[in-house]
Amino acid sequence: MTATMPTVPTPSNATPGLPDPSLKHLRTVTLDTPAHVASPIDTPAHAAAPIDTPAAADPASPVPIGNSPFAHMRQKKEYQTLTRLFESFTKDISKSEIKSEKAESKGKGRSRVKPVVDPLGSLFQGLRFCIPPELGPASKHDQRWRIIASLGGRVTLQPDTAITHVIHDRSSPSILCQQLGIRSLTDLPIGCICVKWDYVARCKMAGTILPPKAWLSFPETTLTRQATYRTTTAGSTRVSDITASRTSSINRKRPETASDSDTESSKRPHRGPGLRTASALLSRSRRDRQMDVATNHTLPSGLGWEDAPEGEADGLDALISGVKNGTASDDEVGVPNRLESSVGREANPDRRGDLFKCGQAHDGKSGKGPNEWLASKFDDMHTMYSGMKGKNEFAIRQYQQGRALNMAGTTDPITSGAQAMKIKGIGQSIADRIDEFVSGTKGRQFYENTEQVQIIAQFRKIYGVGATFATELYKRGARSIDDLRTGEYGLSGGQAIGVELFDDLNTRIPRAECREIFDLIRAETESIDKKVWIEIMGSYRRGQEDSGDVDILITRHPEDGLTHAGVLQRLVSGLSKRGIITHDLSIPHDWMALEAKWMGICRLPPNGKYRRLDILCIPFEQWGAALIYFTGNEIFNRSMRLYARKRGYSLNQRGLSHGVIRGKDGLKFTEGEIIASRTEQEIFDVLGLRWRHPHHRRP
DNA sequence: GGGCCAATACTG
DNA sequence: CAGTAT
DNA sequence: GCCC
Repeated sequence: MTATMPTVPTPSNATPGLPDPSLKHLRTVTLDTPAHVASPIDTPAHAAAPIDTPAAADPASPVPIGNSPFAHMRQKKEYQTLTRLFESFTKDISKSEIKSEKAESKGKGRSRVKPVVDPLGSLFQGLRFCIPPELGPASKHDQRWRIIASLGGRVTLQPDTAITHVIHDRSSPSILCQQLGIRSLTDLPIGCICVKWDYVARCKMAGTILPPKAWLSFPETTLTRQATYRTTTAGSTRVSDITASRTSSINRKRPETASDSDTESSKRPHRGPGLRTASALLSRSRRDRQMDVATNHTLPSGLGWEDAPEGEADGLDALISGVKNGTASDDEVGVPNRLESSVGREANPDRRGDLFKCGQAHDGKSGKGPNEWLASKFDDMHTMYSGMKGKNEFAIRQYQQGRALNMAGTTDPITSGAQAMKIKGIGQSIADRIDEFVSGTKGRQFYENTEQVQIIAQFRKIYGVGATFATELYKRGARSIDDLRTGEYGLSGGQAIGVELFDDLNTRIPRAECREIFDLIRAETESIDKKVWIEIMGSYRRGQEDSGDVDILITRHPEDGLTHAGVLQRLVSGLSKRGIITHDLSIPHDWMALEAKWMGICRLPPNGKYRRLDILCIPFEQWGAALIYFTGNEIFNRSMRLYARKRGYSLNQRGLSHGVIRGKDGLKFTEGEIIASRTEQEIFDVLGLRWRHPHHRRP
């Protein structure tokens, strides 16, 4: 994460950064030093001849130089002292956590390794304090860290997207920024507040989380990040939100990785004085940017994770929600997902959502916005239309925009179509539908959602059945999935499997099960070749609670002249033998190719549900592009490609190309040449976009 | 009115 | 090639 | 269907 920390111990083989399953009991331990960042993985270093990208050349593009919170510390000695101290601190913490976990599991009382560190204190549970390093007695720091830890809080030396508080006593934004290694306080995550140490002390004394107002580091007005203060002082503070929600998410620990923070807030034009020369800093930051992040297996929770930091919207955000023109100038204006409605938040038609039990979890997406009910109605409409043949595909897609009604940032309940039209992507037609929904009158959805439509929509859920064949089936007289089991409808192999396993395949896969499946496959893969990189992709990598399928990506560093060619075949046959893979849906053209795809069905032995499984092999140089591609989500990918195209690039599964020339019909005239593909970071950089944590790659 | 992401793989 | 999939 |  940060440039100046000790080298990240990256395993040199397998997939670096993935927790060793055998260390299960350790996985919950949180260590906040960069040395223990959950999973940064080295990327193809051999191919790392730094391409001189436009991003680096163009002064308007961000030049991440890494946030070194130690940049201001001129004395190397002090830096070392502090980091050493912090490491020993985190070690103590983890020890005491393990201890206490054991104690708890044995049913014995609480035990303490060190009296000063009582992780069972819960006052600050879920809070994360950034204490920027300062010159001066290290003992003071140590003391503060332990106090926070004793109250159940987390401590970091450097800012990340998950911090909730920054401790700062000097009332100087510029000094603080320097200490944090950020450009402005705007770079801090939404909802993070800067408070004086005294605030912590007072909270401890009071035994409760106090309103921070009296202990803010800066007067509210001085702040560049207005939102910070607004959200924290007005109405319910985020802090109290955490406090309130604590019970519900009690066993979801904060993820230890904040490895996205460096990249997310690293747009920084200035180069602070530091231990290194500017050029050293730069090259170091380049190295940082060569890092990628493996999947976080710990679910995100807490501040900074629930929502993408909106303050850091870039051109891509604009595209994501609007699919609009992403020119640099209208980027800032172009992110008004938030309604500036003045409508009161009392009586809204959402109430009826309860009657329809729409709020209930069915797809794992918690409807946290105020418009979940409406949004789900548009999900329905989208499903409905996507089964219909002859409808304009793009028109259908627009209904997905209904999701925008409930996106983060849309804070007010929508009570009318006119109100919703302020959101980009919502036009007259959608607005009319909204009015129909909120008024309860029978509208298009009511009349068009006939039995036929519903049945066809049902057929469409069968793997291998699209709108065309679903319609055909209906025409032939089929009315239910069971009808199709009679075998008189001429199903293809894949479709037959889709029908046979219909129920299982249409059941979401809990995250834990994805993980188990992945662990099995990874173990099998490593028994074939320990040096293969294997990663789980898709919605799992985006941090979702459940997934529709399991996507696995495989490659191998060719440093020793070997490749992963042939691994796929051995893998699939091995897993088949073990009964983990049960069906093939499609097999690769060439099993020995570096680029190969297998699709099929697997299950956890002996009697797990049947699950869709995709295993993809890709050439090593394409790792980054493939990560982006297979991580998605779909909207994100579309947006990013559109964005790339508008700047004269072309992005696909294999890489980012420059110099692609298209005819009017959109057909490629020339292939262009791939200029970035090894790491995600590279690709984002060339496009001048901040790298996004997978968890934030959703609309 | 034209464009809306991209490119390829497999099945039958 | 059309359809479906990624 | 929506946005230029």
